[in-house]
Amino acid sequence: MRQTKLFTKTQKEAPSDEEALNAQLLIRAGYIHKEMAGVYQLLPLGLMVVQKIKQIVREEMSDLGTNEMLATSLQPKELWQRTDRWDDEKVDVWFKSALQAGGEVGFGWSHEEPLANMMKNHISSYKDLPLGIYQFQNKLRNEVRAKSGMMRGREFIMKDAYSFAATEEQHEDFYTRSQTAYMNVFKRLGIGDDTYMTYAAGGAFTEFSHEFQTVCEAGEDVTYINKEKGVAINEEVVDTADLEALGVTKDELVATKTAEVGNIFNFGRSKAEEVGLFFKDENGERTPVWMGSYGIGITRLMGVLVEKMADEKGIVWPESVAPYKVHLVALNTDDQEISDWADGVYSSLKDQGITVLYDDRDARPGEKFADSDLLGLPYRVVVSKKGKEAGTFEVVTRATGEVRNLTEEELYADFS
RNA sequence: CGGGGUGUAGCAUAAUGGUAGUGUACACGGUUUGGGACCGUGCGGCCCGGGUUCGAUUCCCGGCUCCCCGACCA
Repeated sequence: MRQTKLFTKTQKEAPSDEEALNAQLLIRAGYIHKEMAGVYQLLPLGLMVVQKIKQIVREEMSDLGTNEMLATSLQPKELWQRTDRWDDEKVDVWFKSALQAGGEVGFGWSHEEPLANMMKNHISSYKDLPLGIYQFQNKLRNEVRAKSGMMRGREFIMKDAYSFAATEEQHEDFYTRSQTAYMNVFKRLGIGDDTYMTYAAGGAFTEFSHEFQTVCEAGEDVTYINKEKGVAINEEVVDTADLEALGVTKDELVATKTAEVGNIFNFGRSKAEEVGLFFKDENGERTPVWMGSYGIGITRLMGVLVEKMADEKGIVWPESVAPYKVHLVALNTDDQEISDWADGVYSSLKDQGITVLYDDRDARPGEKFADSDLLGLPYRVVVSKKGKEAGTFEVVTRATGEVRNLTEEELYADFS
């Protein structure tokens, strides 16, 4: 991608109505646009980051043997009334709207009811189980207070998955494997070491659940962590009985600010019973399905990655989610020879399957470097008159600041 | 939802009861060219509704917006 073809522009100053670092940097660098409190549009670069995160999640979910689908945002009132969760007293984040034709619809803040209901058309025998489905959805939640940029919004992208099983063994097998899949996702995003599966209090329909909490100053939660033993507990359930079961004492745990990047819930069979999702077992017995639900906050992860990895110069993306691997920065472009050379390097890198953002703008070096740091792509390759004379490129690793001067051959070898 | 703040140009800011200045961005010209360089010219603005007043961006009332703290977070 040539930067002259990129419509977004960087800003030197952060907007005064954003205090959160993630929003400040993402807006300054042109990854997102704030539409209203807690609602951000994804600009081209921001969308690419989200697609990268989604792809990692998709691969891990696929390994679990689940199918991707896409549910609707509009949801029928009647379905939620059946499980007694339409009432604003019961669920306080509903967005609702009247239908002109009469009646009301809700905007999806979660999808377990509709998808469990849908599955009545597809699950009728134990032979149909176990199975899992997942999707990437814009969740709409009428939060009383949106805050912290991408961390808590009213509209955000979430991966949600639902498992359906015939037996407790099948159910637990999926639940356990999903824990591994989740940790794989966080490892690939570069936050594996800082992400803990915590024991948390259950939601309205669960006996127990787990949260995935990433150490992050900008997070909203406090998690009690023992790094050595790898134990982490949500604040709300720290009591002596729990601690004993986990083999830790209270003073071995350190209260740490964290952000919840994922969660998994065990519904047992209660959800299916409520919704009316039954199957026939081997004996022809009508039996409720075991269900679980599994979420990962995609756009929140984008915010967490910025919060954790950015430095004073700007964003630092892990290579796994960076919109491009290489930022090719051409200096002295008024010199036709340099400009042609840079064009050639751009083509060659692309030919080798390396994703590259090419700063072909007619701008001064200082501005280009500042923008490059702000954008946070993993490697910066500088093409300049100076380099031309020496026959090398300056290659800077964004995360470490390491500078290397490589010849064209070394450059291609390095990235291949 | 309780509390505290905020609102002036695309962005960041200043002053003011007599219609607003600066930086940046943008346009044009010139000097520059390895860390947001400089000079000149130009375009562009007072959240909304009421009230007080000869006159309101400014003062008063109401609303809305956005931010922060708390509560909430399936």
